[in-house]
Amino acid sequence: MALDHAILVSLLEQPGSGYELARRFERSIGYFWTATHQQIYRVLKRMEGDGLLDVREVPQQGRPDKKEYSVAGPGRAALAQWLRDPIEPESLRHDLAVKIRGAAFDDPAALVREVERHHRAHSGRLAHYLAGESRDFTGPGAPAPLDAGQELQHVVLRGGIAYERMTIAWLDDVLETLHRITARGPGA
Amino acid sequence: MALDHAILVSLLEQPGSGYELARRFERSIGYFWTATHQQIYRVLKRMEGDGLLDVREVPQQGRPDKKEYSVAGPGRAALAQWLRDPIEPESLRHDLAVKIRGAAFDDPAALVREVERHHRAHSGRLAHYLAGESRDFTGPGAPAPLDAGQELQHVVLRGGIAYERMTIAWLDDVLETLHRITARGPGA
DNA sequence: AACCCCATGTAACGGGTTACATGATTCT
DNA sequence: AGAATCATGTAACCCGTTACATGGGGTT
Repeated sequence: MALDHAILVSLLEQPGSGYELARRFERSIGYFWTATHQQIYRVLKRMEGDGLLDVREVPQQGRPDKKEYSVAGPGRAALAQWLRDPIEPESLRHDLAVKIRGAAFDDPAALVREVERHHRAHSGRLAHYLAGESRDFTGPGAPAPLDAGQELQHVVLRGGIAYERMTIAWLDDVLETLHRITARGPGA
Repeated sequence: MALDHAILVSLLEQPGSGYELARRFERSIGYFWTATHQQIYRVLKRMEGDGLLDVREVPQQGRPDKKEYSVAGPGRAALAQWLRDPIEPESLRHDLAVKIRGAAFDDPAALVREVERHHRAHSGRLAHYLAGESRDFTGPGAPAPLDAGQELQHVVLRGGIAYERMTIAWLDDVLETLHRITARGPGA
C-alpha cells in the first residue's frame, strides 16, 4: 500500500488538494507511481480520518473551493516508520514480454507495429525526462548546489532516464529479432 | 488482465497442471509476470468454464492426481486476438523511488542498508538470468540454430538481463548520492 | 517427530480501474 | 456553442494478496 506513502511524500514536498495531487501523479511522482483522482480522494479521506493529514478549506474566486491537505504529526511518523520497514525488490509486470513470447504461436511480424508504438512512447518519455532534468537540475536556470531533497529527486529522475534508455535499446533488439525470424520464413 | 494470456502462452509452450503453472510463475514466465497458485486455480477454472482450456485428469502413483490443462481452439483464438489489440506502454510502480524521495524528510543514511539489500537481490537475479541464458541459448549444450520460439524467449530474457544491469548501475548511483549528501551533514 | 513437496482449493479483504455524476468558469 | 479546466465525489467490478484448509508421500 505505497499510495499512502507516495501521497505523504508529495504533500511534504508541497501541500495541496486532491485535484492537485492527481495532476502531480501525471508527472513528477507519477513517473514511478500512478494513481487516478478517484483513488486519491478515497485515500485522502481515509488518511484524514486516521489523523495522518490536516485539511484546510480554501475558498477561491472563479473556481470551486478546494481542500488543502498537509501532513500532520502522525502522518510524518507513519512515513518514518515505513522508511524503516524493508520492502521486497519488486518484480516486473511486463505485458509486452508476454506478447513477445506469445507471438511464437501466432504471427511474429504482426507485433512489429506494436513494438514500434512502444518504442515511440518510451522515446517521448525519455525526451520529457531529459527536458525536466535540464530545467530542474543540470541546466543554466537550475539551483546549484542542490540541497539534499533536490539531490534525491535528481537521482530518482536519473533512474527514470536509465530505465527509458535501457527499454529503448531493448525494443531495438526486439525489432531486430522479429525481423530476423520473419526474414527466414515461417517454416524455419 | 494479462494473467489469462500469460497462462495461455505458458500452456501453449507446455501443457500442465495448476501446480506446475504456479512453479513456472516462480521462474521463466514469472520473470516478467507473477502469480500465486490461488490466482492461478481461480483463473484456470474460469477459463475452462469459458471453453478456452481443455482438462485431462491424470492419475499418478505416490502423488495426488493432477488436472492437466491445455489450450483449446477458442483459447488460441483469444490469444491471437489479444496479440492484435494494442496495449499501453506500462508505467513503473517503484516503491523504492518513493522511499528515496521520502528520505529527504527523514534520515537519508538509514536508507543505505535497504538500498544495499536491493542491490544484492538484483545481482542475484542477474546471475540467475545469465546462468539460464548460457544453459538455454548461448552455452555449449544449447541448440543452434534456435527456432523462432527460442529466439523470442531469448530476446525476452535479454530484456530481463538489461533491466537487472540497469537497475544495479542505478542503485550504485543511489548509494553514491546518499553518501554524498550525508557526508556534508544534515544541515547542508 | 518435524518438515518439505505435491496438489487442490475456499474465504475475506483491499487496492486499482472504469464508468458515471455534478457544476462553475474560461477559452476557442 | 462547445470544449477544456478546476474541483469533488459515488458505485461497481475485478484483480491480487493473505490466511486458512486438506491430505498423502518422502526426507532428515
